[in-house]
Parts: sequence; structure tokens; C-alpha cells
Amino acid sequence: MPKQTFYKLPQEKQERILAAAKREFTQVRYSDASINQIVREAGIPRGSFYQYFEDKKDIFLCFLTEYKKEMIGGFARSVREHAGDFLSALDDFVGDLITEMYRTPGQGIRVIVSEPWVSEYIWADMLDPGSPDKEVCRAKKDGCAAVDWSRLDLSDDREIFVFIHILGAVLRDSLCEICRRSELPQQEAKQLIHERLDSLRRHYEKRVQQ
Amino acid sequence: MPKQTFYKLPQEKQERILAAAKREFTQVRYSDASINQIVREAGIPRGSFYQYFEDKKDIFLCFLTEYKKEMIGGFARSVREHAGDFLSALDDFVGDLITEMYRTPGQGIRVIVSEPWVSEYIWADMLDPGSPDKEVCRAKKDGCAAVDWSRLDLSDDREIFVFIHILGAVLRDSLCEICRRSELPQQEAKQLIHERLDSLRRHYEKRVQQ
DNA sequence: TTGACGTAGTGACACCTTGTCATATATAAT
DNA sequence: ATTATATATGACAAGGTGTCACTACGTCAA
Repeated sequence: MPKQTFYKLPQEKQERILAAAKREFTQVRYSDASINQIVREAGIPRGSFYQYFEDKKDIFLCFLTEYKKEMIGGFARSVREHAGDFLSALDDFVGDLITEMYRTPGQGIRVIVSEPWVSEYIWADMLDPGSPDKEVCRAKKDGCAAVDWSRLDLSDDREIFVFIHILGAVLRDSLCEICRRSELPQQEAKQLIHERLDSLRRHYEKRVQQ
Repeated sequence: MPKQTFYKLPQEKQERILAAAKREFTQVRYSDASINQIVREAGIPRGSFYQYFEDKKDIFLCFLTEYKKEMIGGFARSVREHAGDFLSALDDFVGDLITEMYRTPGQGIRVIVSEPWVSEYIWADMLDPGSPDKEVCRAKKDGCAAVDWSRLDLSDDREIFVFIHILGAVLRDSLCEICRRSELPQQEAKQLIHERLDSLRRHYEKRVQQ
């Protein structure tokens, strides 16, 4: 939530600042990111920065919003591509995230697990039906509407909700682990997540009546 | 891994420094913790600090080691008390953590989810059989040996390993969520975790043949 | 006893950070 | 033209970290 002043700025300047922020936040982790670096890169005086944003966290959340939209949009797309198979869609989606992760040198997409509250910020309102972000809300509805929940052994919405939380936890946690174990080859990283999702699938999918 | 110099210090001074570190690290989160504050409280000059420790992370890990031992020891105890029922033991153990969490004002035990790598540090070698820390290793062996895996629908060690990872992820993530949603009453916090563990239990426990 | 040498203790220092604030400037309104 | 409001700006205070030249100490040899 940048200040009004920011939005009154000429488009070009806004973009220049956000681009500088993106460069910084995808380079180093949040606690190491420097406002000085951002203003230097954006070519604005330090004082101006505080005219536009409350503080470092303010511009960071602003930057994160982009990621969030990409995430949710990408996942919704994946669900449609997998004809409502939630777990396959997730596996595939995270696979792409990992590919991206191994392709980017700095911290890149690792930003989503760099601070505990970051993934919370992204996931929390992925689940919250009353998310204030219209675009996010739409993408989410598109994604969730496309899910075929009947494949899974979940009796009601409450159970579905709990299951989604479990999945989110496993994914976030696995991404964390992958980031930490930087020696892990890409293939094994994907395998690590696949293995966990697969275990959940085997235990949560309905038994085929025969 | 403090420097040799630290261990050559008189016991009393060592303890004074570690106590100051504990006070600081349980008060504010890692990134806000200040070496200045620690040295002020411990009554040592700033220069001395760097004689004893590499940097802030060094003394922080030193402090965390204590927590890790308490965690693992406490969990092993809980497993024994629950006669090998892994999930009940976990539920109970985390319940105690939450009680503690609501009892302490500062950051207290929240430290374990304050940075992504902290919980990793604690949990990673809870699972790693070749953990270098002897005491940890023993407590873990005690705990895991007491678990009755036959209650669960897990065919081999590999599956058990995966399942433990899933559980760890759910717990860490739930603790994170509880810390973030500070308005959540203690009872609901426990319910939140219980609900997720229960879902896993229902899907992972062996069906009773009747 | 004296000198030398290695280890430990020390605080000033350089260099960074963030957020504020008084002042300067531009824009709008009367 | 004058006033009022909004924005721009860099110097500043207060705090952080890690280093380093210097001092002090204790030990061992001559």
C-alpha cells in the first residue's frame, strides 16, 4: 500500500522505482535488501522514497503482489490443464517453480520462502475467500472452480480446507528444504516434492470400488 | 561454533554471555537482535564479543542448540508417554509448545519459526541419522525407537521418512500461521493443529479389518 | 629479574543501515 | 500576484556491524 503520492507519479517513474525494487528483492533476501540500493538504482533521492512508501516492508509487499498474481494465475492455469486433478496440477506447477529456481542465480523466486511471513502472505489469501485483491480473487475462483474434489476422500468443505492447508505446508516446507540444500540436483528436488505429494495422493484419493 | 577463546573463559563469564544472548534472542526476532544489546547486558566490551564469536549468527546457533535439545528431548518423552502413538504424541507435544507460546510475552518460543532456516536447523538433524550432535542423536533414537509404526499404513522406511517430513511441514507451517494470527485464542490454535493432524491420522491409519 | 613473545581485552573507527525533518521548489487556487 | 498546498530533497540523528591498532596480561627462557 504505497502512498497516494506514488500513484500520482508519472508512469515511467513508477515503473523505474518498482523495477529497481524488483532487482533488489530478487537479488538478496529481504533483511539484506537496502533502500539505499533501490533509490540509487532508481535515481531518486532518499527522501523521495519515504514520500512514496511507508518503509521497506511497504515496497516489498508491493513487489510481492506481482509474484502473488503470477503464482495464483499460474496455478489456476495448471488446474485447468490437468482437468481438475488438484494434486497433479500442484505437482506440475511446483515443478515449474523449481525449474525457474534452478535457472535464476540470485535469490530469484526463492523470495517466496525467504521469510516465513512471505509465503503466508501469498498463500493466506489464496485460501481466504474474502481476499481484497480482485484480480487474485478471480484467478483463485477460476482455479478452485476447476478442481474436481470428488476424486479425493474429503467429505465436506471443511475437510477440503484442511487438506489444502496441509498441501500448502508441504509445498512451502519442501521449497524451503530445496533452497537450503543447494547441492541437490534439480531432478532430485522435483522428486522430493513428487514423493511427498504422491504419498498424500495415495492416502487421500478415494479407493476404487471394484 | 564459538571460537576457542570463548571456551577458555571462566564458566561464570560464559554463562553470563549466553544468558544475555538468550534474553535478547527470546525477546526480539533474529534480524532485530543486536550484538550491542548482548554485550551491554553481559557487561563485556564489544571487541571481546568478536574474540569469542564469529558473528551474530554464530552465537545465535549456539543459543539455538539448547532449544533443539529441549525440543527433541521433549518429543521423545511425549512418544513414550503415548505408548508409541506418533500422532498423539506429536499433537500433545505441540500443544505444550503452544501453551508455552501463549504464556511468553516477547517472542519466546516463537523463535523456532521466526526464520525459515531456524526450524530447518532444528528439524533437519532431527531426521538426519548421521547428526553430529551426540545428545540429539540419543534423544532421537529413544524417541523413534519408541514409535509403533505398525499402526500406520506405511509400507517401508522410505514411506515413514516421507510421512515424517509431511508431519514436520504441517507442524512448522501451522506454528507459523498461529504466530501470524496473533488474535487467535489459544484453544483455537490448538484446534487448528489438531484438525490437521487428525485429517492425516484418518487417512494414514490402517483401516480396521472387521 | 628481566625481556620477549603469544594470547586476550579493548574501544575508537569506518562504513553501513533506516526513518525524520526543515527547507526548497513546484503546482494549484484564489 | 499572492497565498496555500503538495511534493522534492539531502543533511541528519540514532542505530547497526565488523575491524583493527593498541594495551594488558601471563608465561616461559635466559
